[in-house]
Amino acid sequence: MVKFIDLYEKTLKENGYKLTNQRRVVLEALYKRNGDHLTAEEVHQIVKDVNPEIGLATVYRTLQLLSELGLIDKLNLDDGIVRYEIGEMDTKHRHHHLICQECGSIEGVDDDMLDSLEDEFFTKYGFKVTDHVAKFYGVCSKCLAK
Amino acid sequence: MVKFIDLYEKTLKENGYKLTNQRRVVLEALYKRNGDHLTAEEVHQIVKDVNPEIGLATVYRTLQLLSELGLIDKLNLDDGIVRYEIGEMDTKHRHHHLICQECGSIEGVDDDMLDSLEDEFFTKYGFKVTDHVAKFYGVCSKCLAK
DNA sequence: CTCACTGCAAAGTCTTTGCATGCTC
DNA sequence: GAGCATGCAAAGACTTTGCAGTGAG
Repeated sequence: MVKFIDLYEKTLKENGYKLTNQRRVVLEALYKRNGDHLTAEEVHQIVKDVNPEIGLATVYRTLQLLSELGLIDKLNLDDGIVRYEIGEMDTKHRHHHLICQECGSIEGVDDDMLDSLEDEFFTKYGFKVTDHVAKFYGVCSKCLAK
Repeated sequence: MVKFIDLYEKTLKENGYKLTNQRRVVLEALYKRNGDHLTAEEVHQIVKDVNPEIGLATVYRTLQLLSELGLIDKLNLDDGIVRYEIGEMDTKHRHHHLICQECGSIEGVDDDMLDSLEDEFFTKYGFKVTDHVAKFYGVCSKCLAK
Protein backbone atom coordinates (compact mmCIF):
# COMPACT_ATOMS: atom_id res chain seq x y z
CA MET A 1 0.00 0.00 0.00
CA VAL A 2 2.69 2.40 1.03
CA LYS A 3 4.21 2.17 -2.39
CA PHE A 4 1.06 3.19 -4.20
CA ILE A 5 0.25 6.02 -1.83
CA ASP A 6 3.78 7.33 -2.31
CA LEU A 7 3.37 7.32 -6.06
CA TYR A 8 0.05 9.04 -5.59
CA GLU A 9 1.51 11.79 -3.44
CA LYS A 10 4.40 12.27 -5.79
CA THR A 11 2.15 12.48 -8.84
CA LEU A 12 -0.19 14.97 -7.20
CA LYS A 13 2.65 17.25 -6.14
CA GLU A 14 4.37 17.07 -9.47
CA ASN A 15 1.19 18.36 -11.02
CA GLY A 16 0.60 21.08 -8.47
CA TYR A 17 -2.27 19.45 -6.59
CA LYS A 18 -2.72 19.23 -2.86
CA LEU A 19 -2.79 16.03 -0.90
CA THR A 20 -6.06 16.18 0.99
CA ASN A 21 -7.58 13.60 3.22
CA GLN A 22 -10.52 13.12 0.85
CA ARG A 23 -8.25 12.30 -2.05
CA ARG A 24 -6.29 9.84 0.03
CA VAL A 25 -9.45 8.10 1.20
CA VAL A 26 -10.81 7.75 -2.35
CA LEU A 27 -7.60 6.22 -3.59
CA GLU A 28 -7.42 3.88 -0.62
CA ALA A 29 -10.95 2.72 -1.30
CA LEU A 30 -9.99 1.74 -4.82
CA TYR A 31 -6.78 0.20 -3.59
CA LYS A 32 -8.55 -1.99 -1.06
CA ARG A 33 -10.95 -3.16 -3.72
CA ASN A 34 -8.19 -3.85 -6.23
CA GLY A 35 -9.59 -5.92 -9.05
CA ASP A 36 -13.11 -4.64 -8.57
CA HIS A 37 -14.71 -2.18 -10.89
CA LEU A 38 -16.58 0.41 -8.90
CA THR A 39 -19.07 3.08 -9.83
CA ALA A 40 -18.79 6.59 -8.43
CA GLU A 41 -21.72 5.82 -6.17
CA GLU A 42 -20.04 2.70 -4.82
CA VAL A 43 -16.84 4.58 -4.14
CA HIS A 44 -18.87 7.18 -2.30
CA GLN A 45 -20.46 4.50 -0.11
CA ILE A 46 -17.04 3.13 0.79
CA VAL A 47 -15.44 6.45 1.61
CA LYS A 48 -18.43 7.53 3.69
CA ASP A 49 -17.69 4.68 6.06
CA VAL A 50 -14.29 6.22 6.65
CA ASN A 51 -15.41 9.81 6.64
CA PRO A 52 -19.16 10.48 6.40
CA GLU A 53 -18.54 14.11 5.57
CA ILE A 54 -17.24 13.41 2.08
CA GLY A 55 -19.67 14.52 -0.59
CA LEU A 56 -20.48 12.76 -3.84
CA ALA A 57 -19.29 15.77 -5.82
CA THR A 58 -15.85 15.43 -4.30
CA VAL A 59 -15.78 11.77 -5.23
CA TYR A 60 -16.57 12.68 -8.81
CA ARG A 61 -13.96 15.42 -8.84
CA THR A 62 -11.37 13.12 -7.34
CA LEU A 63 -12.09 10.23 -9.68
CA GLN A 64 -11.77 12.57 -12.62
CA LEU A 65 -8.49 13.91 -11.32
CA LEU A 66 -7.04 10.48 -10.58
CA SER A 67 -8.10 9.34 -13.98
CA GLU A 68 -6.38 12.27 -15.67
CA LEU A 69 -3.24 11.55 -13.71
CA GLY A 70 -3.39 7.97 -14.89
CA LEU A 71 -3.56 6.56 -11.38
CA ILE A 72 -6.93 4.93 -12.00
CA ASP A 73 -8.72 3.75 -15.10
CA LYS A 74 -12.15 4.77 -16.25
CA LEU A 75 -14.00 1.83 -17.65
CA ASN A 76 -16.83 2.08 -20.16
CA LEU A 77 -18.58 -1.15 -20.89
CA ASP A 78 -21.60 -0.99 -23.13
CA ASP A 79 -24.20 -0.99 -20.41
CA GLY A 80 -24.00 2.75 -19.87
CA ILE A 81 -22.45 2.37 -16.44
CA VAL A 82 -19.13 4.09 -15.81
CA ARG A 83 -16.76 2.21 -13.54
CA TYR A 84 -13.35 2.92 -12.10
CA GLU A 85 -10.54 0.65 -11.08
CA ILE A 86 -7.09 1.15 -9.70
CA GLY A 87 -4.39 1.39 -12.35
CA GLU A 88 -1.38 -0.86 -12.49
CA MET A 89 1.83 0.33 -10.88
CA ASP A 90 3.49 -0.15 -14.18
CA THR A 91 1.58 2.29 -16.32
CA LYS A 92 3.01 0.98 -19.55
CA HIS A 93 -0.17 -0.52 -20.84
CA ARG A 94 -3.74 -1.03 -19.81
CA HIS A 95 -5.17 -4.41 -19.24
CA HIS A 96 -8.21 -5.95 -20.82
CA HIS A 97 -11.51 -7.20 -19.54
CA LEU A 98 -13.38 -10.46 -19.70
CA ILE A 99 -17.06 -9.71 -19.23
CA CYS A 100 -19.31 -12.62 -18.34
CA GLN A 101 -22.69 -12.38 -20.01
CA GLU A 102 -24.18 -14.82 -17.53
CA CYS A 103 -23.30 -13.36 -14.16
CA GLY A 104 -22.02 -9.93 -15.19
CA SER A 105 -18.65 -10.37 -13.53
CA ILE A 106 -15.75 -8.39 -14.89
CA GLU A 107 -12.29 -9.84 -14.78
CA GLY A 108 -9.14 -7.97 -15.67
CA VAL A 109 -6.36 -9.69 -17.55
CA ASP A 110 -2.88 -8.36 -17.97
CA ASP A 111 -1.93 -10.22 -21.07
CA ASP A 112 -0.77 -8.02 -23.81
CA MET A 113 -1.21 -10.30 -26.68
CA LEU A 114 -2.47 -7.37 -28.70
CA ASP A 115 0.82 -5.52 -28.71
CA SER A 116 1.97 -7.38 -31.76
CA LEU A 117 -1.05 -6.10 -33.66
CA GLU A 118 -0.08 -2.48 -33.30
CA ASP A 119 2.63 -2.59 -35.95
CA GLU A 120 0.25 -4.29 -38.28
CA PHE A 121 -2.17 -1.37 -38.11
CA PHE A 122 0.57 1.02 -39.03
CA THR A 123 1.56 -1.03 -42.04
CA LYS A 124 -2.00 -1.56 -43.22
CA TYR A 125 -3.73 1.70 -42.37
CA GLY A 126 -0.96 4.15 -41.64
CA PHE A 127 -2.36 4.49 -38.13
CA LYS A 128 0.21 4.80 -35.36
CA VAL A 129 -1.23 3.05 -32.32
CA THR A 130 -0.16 4.27 -28.90
CA ASP A 131 -2.61 2.41 -26.70
CA HIS A 132 -5.45 -0.04 -26.90
CA VAL A 133 -8.28 -1.41 -24.83
CA ALA A 134 -10.18 -4.58 -25.50
CA LYS A 135 -13.30 -6.11 -24.07
CA PHE A 136 -14.05 -9.78 -24.43
CA TYR A 137 -17.61 -10.96 -23.94
CA GLY A 138 -18.44 -14.51 -23.10
CA VAL A 139 -18.97 -16.91 -20.22
CA CYS A 140 -16.65 -17.15 -17.24
CA SER A 141 -15.29 -20.38 -15.82
CA LYS A 142 -17.69 -20.35 -12.86
CA CYS A 143 -20.75 -20.04 -15.05
CA LEU A 144 -19.42 -22.64 -17.47
CA ALA A 145 -19.11 -25.05 -14.58
CA LYS A 146 -22.85 -24.85 -13.91
CA MET B 1 -29.64 0.05 -49.89
CA VAL B 2 -32.53 -2.21 -50.81
CA LYS B 3 -30.73 -5.13 -49.35
CA PHE B 4 -30.27 -3.62 -45.94
CA ILE B 5 -33.81 -2.30 -45.71
CA ASP B 6 -35.09 -5.75 -46.58
CA LEU B 7 -33.08 -7.32 -43.81
CA TYR B 8 -34.38 -4.62 -41.52
CA GLU B 9 -38.00 -5.29 -42.40
CA LYS B 10 -37.52 -9.01 -42.07
CA THR B 11 -35.85 -8.70 -38.69
CA LEU B 12 -38.54 -6.40 -37.36
CA LYS B 13 -41.35 -8.68 -38.46
CA GLU B 14 -39.67 -11.76 -37.15
CA ASN B 15 -39.60 -10.12 -33.77
CA GLY B 16 -43.17 -8.87 -33.89
CA TYR B 17 -42.42 -5.20 -34.47
CA LYS B 18 -44.11 -2.90 -36.92
CA LEU B 19 -42.36 -1.21 -39.78
CA THR B 20 -43.17 2.44 -39.27
CA ASN B 21 -42.00 5.34 -41.31
CA GLN B 22 -40.03 6.71 -38.36
CA ARG B 23 -38.08 3.51 -37.99
CA ARG B 24 -37.32 3.38 -41.66
CA VAL B 25 -36.08 6.97 -41.67
CA VAL B 26 -33.79 6.40 -38.70
CA LEU B 27 -32.21 3.37 -40.29
CA GLU B 28 -31.80 5.16 -43.59
CA ALA B 29 -30.06 8.03 -41.85
CA LEU B 30 -27.50 5.63 -40.43
CA TYR B 31 -27.22 3.85 -43.71
CA LYS B 32 -26.50 7.04 -45.63
CA ARG B 33 -23.82 7.96 -43.14
CA ASN B 34 -22.25 4.52 -43.19
CA GLY B 35 -18.84 4.68 -41.56
CA ASP B 36 -19.77 7.65 -39.42
CA HIS B 37 -20.45 7.35 -35.74
CA LEU B 38 -23.47 9.42 -34.83
CA THR B 39 -24.95 10.52 -31.54
CA ALA B 40 -28.69 10.29 -30.90
CA GLU B 41 -28.88 14.04 -31.31
CA GLU B 42 -27.15 13.91 -34.68
CA VAL B 43 -29.47 11.19 -35.88
CA HIS B 44 -32.39 13.32 -34.77
CA GLN B 45 -31.09 16.28 -36.79
CA ILE B 46 -30.81 14.13 -39.90
CA VAL B 47 -34.23 12.53 -39.63
CA LYS B 48 -35.88 15.88 -38.94
CA ASP B 49 -34.79 17.00 -42.40
CA VAL B 50 -36.80 14.14 -43.83
CA ASN B 51 -39.72 14.37 -41.45
CA PRO B 52 -39.71 17.27 -38.97
CA GLU B 53 -42.40 15.62 -36.90
CA ILE B 54 -40.13 12.92 -35.55
CA GLY B 55 -39.37 13.41 -31.88
CA LEU B 56 -36.12 12.82 -30.08
CA ALA B 57 -37.75 10.22 -27.85
CA THR B 58 -38.65 8.15 -30.89
CA VAL B 59 -35.10 8.35 -32.11
CA TYR B 60 -33.88 7.06 -28.75
CA ARG B 61 -36.48 4.30 -28.73
CA THR B 62 -35.61 3.32 -32.28
CA LEU B 63 -31.86 3.32 -31.74
CA GLN B 64 -32.34 1.12 -28.71
CA LEU B 65 -34.51 -1.28 -30.66
CA LEU B 66 -32.17 -1.45 -33.64
CA SER B 67 -29.30 -2.03 -31.31
CA GLU B 68 -31.09 -4.91 -29.58
CA LEU B 69 -31.88 -6.44 -32.95
CA GLY B 70 -28.22 -6.20 -33.84
CA LEU B 71 -28.84 -4.02 -36.88
CA ILE B 72 -26.78 -1.18 -35.49
CA ASP B 73 -23.94 -0.98 -33.01
CA LYS B 74 -23.80 1.14 -29.91
CA LEU B 75 -20.37 2.57 -29.45
CA ASN B 76 -18.94 3.65 -26.13
CA LEU B 77 -15.63 5.40 -26.33
CA ASP B 78 -14.21 6.80 -23.15
CA ASP B 79 -15.33 10.36 -23.66
CA GLY B 80 -18.78 9.73 -22.25
CA ILE B 81 -20.47 10.22 -25.62
CA VAL B 82 -22.63 7.39 -26.92
CA ARG B 83 -22.52 6.89 -30.66
CA TYR B 84 -24.28 4.59 -33.07
CA GLU B 85 -23.21 3.18 -36.39
CA ILE B 86 -24.74 0.85 -38.90
CA GLY B 87 -23.85 -2.78 -38.39
CA GLU B 88 -22.22 -4.93 -40.98
CA MET B 89 -24.41 -7.10 -43.18
CA ASP B 90 -22.44 -10.03 -42.00
CA THR B 91 -23.20 -9.96 -38.31
CA LYS B 92 -20.62 -12.57 -37.46
CA HIS B 93 -18.34 -10.28 -35.57
CA ARG B 94 -18.04 -6.65 -34.68
CA HIS B 95 -15.30 -4.54 -36.07
CA HIS B 96 -12.80 -2.46 -34.20
CA HIS B 97 -12.02 1.20 -33.99
CA LEU B 98 -8.98 3.33 -34.53
CA ILE B 99 -9.41 6.54 -32.58
CA CYS B 100 -7.16 9.45 -33.47
CA GLN B 101 -6.10 11.42 -30.43
CA GLU B 102 -5.15 14.41 -32.60
CA CYS B 103 -8.25 15.04 -34.67
CA GLY B 104 -10.77 12.82 -32.90
CA SER B 105 -11.65 10.86 -36.02
CA ILE B 106 -12.95 7.36 -35.60
CA GLU B 107 -12.20 4.77 -38.20
CA GLY B 108 -13.67 1.29 -38.30
CA VAL B 109 -11.56 -1.67 -39.30
CA ASP B 110 -12.85 -5.08 -40.17
CA ASP B 111 -9.77 -7.06 -39.46
CA ASP B 112 -10.31 -9.82 -37.05
CA MET B 113 -6.86 -10.42 -35.94
CA LEU B 114 -8.13 -10.94 -32.44
CA ASP B 115 -10.04 -14.09 -33.24
CA SER B 116 -7.00 -16.20 -32.64
CA LEU B 117 -6.76 -14.85 -29.12
CA GLU B 118 -10.12 -16.20 -28.08
CA ASP B 119 -8.94 -19.79 -27.74
CA GLU B 120 -6.03 -18.62 -25.72
CA PHE B 121 -8.32 -17.07 -23.11
CA PHE B 122 -10.18 -20.31 -22.73
CA THR B 123 -6.98 -22.23 -22.18
CA LYS B 124 -5.51 -19.73 -19.76
CA TYR B 125 -8.51 -18.49 -17.82
CA GLY B 126 -11.30 -20.93 -18.57
CA PHE B 127 -13.24 -18.06 -20.11
CA LYS B 128 -15.24 -18.89 -23.22
CA VAL B 129 -15.17 -15.80 -25.42
CA THR B 130 -18.10 -15.24 -27.76
CA ASP B 131 -17.42 -11.71 -28.90
CA HIS B 132 -14.91 -8.95 -28.49
CA VAL B 133 -14.51 -5.28 -29.13
CA ALA B 134 -11.27 -3.38 -29.27
CA LYS B 135 -10.35 0.25 -29.39
CA PHE B 136 -6.98 1.41 -30.60
CA TYR B 137 -5.83 4.90 -29.67
CA GLY B 138 -3.17 6.71 -31.59
CA VAL B 139 -2.59 9.06 -34.50
CA CYS B 140 -4.22 8.63 -37.89
CA SER B 141 -2.40 8.79 -41.21
CA LYS B 142 -3.69 12.32 -41.97
CA CYS B 143 -2.45 13.74 -38.70
CA LEU B 144 0.85 11.90 -39.02
CA ALA B 145 1.36 13.55 -42.38
CA LYS B 146 1.25 17.00 -40.80
C1' DC C 1 -60.45 -2.65 -35.78
C1' DT C 2 -56.83 -3.52 -32.58
C1' DC C 3 -52.79 -2.87 -30.47
C1' DA C 4 -48.27 -1.29 -30.98
C1' DC C 5 -46.02 3.20 -31.98
C1' DT C 6 -45.47 8.15 -31.67
C1' DG C 7 -45.03 12.95 -29.95
C1' DC C 8 -44.87 15.74 -26.33
C1' DA C 9 -43.63 16.96 -21.94
C1' DA C 10 -42.48 15.59 -17.58
C1' DA C 11 -39.57 12.84 -14.76
C1' DG C 12 -35.22 10.26 -13.98
C1' DT C 13 -30.41 9.43 -13.67
C1' DC C 14 -25.86 10.63 -13.61
C1' DT C 15 -22.51 14.24 -13.49
C1' DT C 16 -20.90 18.98 -13.17
C1' DT C 17 -20.76 23.66 -11.28
C1' DG C 18 -21.22 27.97 -8.17
C1' DC C 19 -20.25 29.67 -3.96
C1' DA C 20 -19.08 30.27 0.80
C1' DT C 21 -16.16 27.92 4.04
C1' DG C 22 -12.22 25.03 5.28
C1' DC C 23 -7.56 23.11 4.75
C1' DT C 24 -2.88 22.17 2.75
C1' DC C 25 1.38 24.13 1.90
C1' DG D 1 -1.85 33.67 5.11
C1' DA D 2 -2.97 32.52 -0.02
C1' DG D 3 -5.27 29.82 -2.90
C1' DC D 4 -6.77 25.36 -4.01
C1' DA D 5 -10.26 21.92 -2.32
C1' DT D 6 -14.62 20.79 -0.27
C1' DG D 7 -19.67 20.35 0.80
C1' DC D 8 -23.93 21.39 -0.32
C1' DA D 9 -27.43 22.34 -3.34
C1' DA D 10 -28.71 23.76 -7.63
C1' DA D 11 -28.12 23.32 -12.48
C1' DG D 12 -27.01 20.65 -16.56
C1' DA D 13 -26.83 16.93 -20.00
C1' DC D 14 -28.64 12.93 -21.60
C1' DT D 15 -32.10 9.43 -21.61
C1' DT D 16 -36.43 7.25 -20.31
C1' DT D 17 -41.34 7.15 -19.36
C1' DG D 18 -46.56 8.22 -19.07
C1' DC D 19 -50.31 9.19 -21.65
C1' DA D 20 -53.52 10.28 -25.14
C1' DG D 21 -53.76 10.30 -29.96
C1' DT D 22 -52.24 7.92 -34.46
C1' DG D 23 -51.37 4.51 -37.78
C1' DA D 24 -49.68 -0.24 -39.40
C1' DG D 25 -51.29 -4.86 -40.04
